[in-house]
Amino acid sequence: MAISNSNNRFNSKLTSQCQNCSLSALCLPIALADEDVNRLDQIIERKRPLKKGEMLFHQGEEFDSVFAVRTGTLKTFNITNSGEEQITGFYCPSELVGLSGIDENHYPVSAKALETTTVCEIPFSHLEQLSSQIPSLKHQLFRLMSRKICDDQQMMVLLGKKNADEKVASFLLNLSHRFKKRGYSATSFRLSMSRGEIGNYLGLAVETVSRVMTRFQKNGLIDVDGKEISIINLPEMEKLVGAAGECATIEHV
Amino acid sequence: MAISNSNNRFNSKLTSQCQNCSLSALCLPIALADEDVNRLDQIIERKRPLKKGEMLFHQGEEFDSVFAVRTGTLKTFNITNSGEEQITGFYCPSELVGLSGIDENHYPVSAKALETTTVCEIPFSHLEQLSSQIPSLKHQLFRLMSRKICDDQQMMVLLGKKNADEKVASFLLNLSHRFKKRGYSATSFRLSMSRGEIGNYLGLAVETVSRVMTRFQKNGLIDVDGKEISIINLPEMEKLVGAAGECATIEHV
DNA sequence: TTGGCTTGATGACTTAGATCAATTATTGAG
DNA sequence: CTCAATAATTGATCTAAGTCATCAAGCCAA
Repeated sequence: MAISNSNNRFNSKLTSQCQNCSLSALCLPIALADEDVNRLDQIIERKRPLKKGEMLFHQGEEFDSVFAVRTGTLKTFNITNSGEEQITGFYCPSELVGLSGIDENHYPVSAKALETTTVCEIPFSHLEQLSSQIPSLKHQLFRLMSRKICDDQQMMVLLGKKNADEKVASFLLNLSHRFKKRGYSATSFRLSMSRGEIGNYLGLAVETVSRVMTRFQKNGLIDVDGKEISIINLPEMEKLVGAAGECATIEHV
Repeated sequence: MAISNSNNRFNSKLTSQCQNCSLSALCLPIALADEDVNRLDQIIERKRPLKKGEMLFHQGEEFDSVFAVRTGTLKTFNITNSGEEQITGFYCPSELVGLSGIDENHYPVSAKALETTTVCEIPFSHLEQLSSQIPSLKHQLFRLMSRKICDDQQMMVLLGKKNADEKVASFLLNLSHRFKKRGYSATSFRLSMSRGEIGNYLGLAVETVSRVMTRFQKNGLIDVDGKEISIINLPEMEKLVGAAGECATIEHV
């Protein structure tokens, strides 16, 4: 747990990297002056990689940082009163985890690595201070939180109104969009989560996820090989999902 | 639509009221210096009341303000591709609507009054500027957005994992908490939304909402008289819901 | 390489909640 | 106040998806 490096960074080679990080355009999609990126960079701690199954933080723990995923994938989840896990989100590189902890100063969810995962730790109090000095950073933070609200509400629509086919199709297309945004193939990718985790997230039984995917494959919509997914008929998939798999129906950049 | 009053306020008697507003402790639950409250007050516009059914803003419209509900109730909703309405939230006095518009600079949802409703309009650009000068206001904003994320995720759990009884019970207790927080009875209140709207919000058919409420009444959990609800057996209701009807399982104040 | 363990696929059956249909309350416009 | 329109309740089916059970396929440890 303790990071041996005295300056509290995982590896000195990893310091001062926001400038070079291929994710910064997503993680910081704003024109920060070099000097400002540097200041942000100063407060960020790169942590040692988490192994599959390791926890980043636990539900109820005191909140002090948000985390940007650099590589790998995380899931966040609640343990419900009946003891079952409810997954509330999956986090891919460039995405920020932990924002829900700000309000109560405790994380309301746990975060666990689905595979070997590295994150940048951003102490929130520092980030908040810095945001006072860099208005564009503050605005970026508001935007990120607003987007999260937006995305979660789309998820609410999905859970409340969509049937199993639409849920699975939405899920796959949502991942596709996220891969594409990071410069990967939008049509061919590997699922880092199990069928069980997909079902849990989508409010479906494992068997249903499995059946839907099999049927999608039979109908030539996708090709499934274990965790490897290829989207064969993207237009048809999009038709299935209906309009907005993303936050707004209108695309603004 | 246009506000006749030249200073763009509904009524001069309504200006400079944050200090007096009974909601400010909820709307601004922070120790703002008098002077700071004044500055916030300056940027707020009190609008003329909305009549039942009137829109506050439309999905797709340009975002420029968030709104604090003063009296009445609002709902926010999406129109899905298939043309049906999906309600994403209900907003009671002291609650803030419109935060999801920050990201894309357009409201991703529409907001409509469920009854005669008054709101304070808070131009976001001003609020953001002001938040640079008043750190506690900035922090409060982060907290509000974080809480919204938290609440929405609880809603996702509700939609994904709960059965009809649990959904309806959660909904009623959630309202109960919100009324209580504003100093009203936690056990006796009037629903400003129709059964149809409740069902839409909870991912249930109207008939199911109706049946569940009837059954709750038969079992002595609640008393229903049209839109008037009394919670008779609060402990049993809470048991039904399970643990967290609120954001975190742990209550911090 | 084997054998235990987890994950995924598939079939048979059950069920919670949707849908359809009919009836009774409420509401509100004139 | 009256009557049409709308909302809510209630009952009778129907169905999408859950549950249970079994089997196949990876996958790692020894």
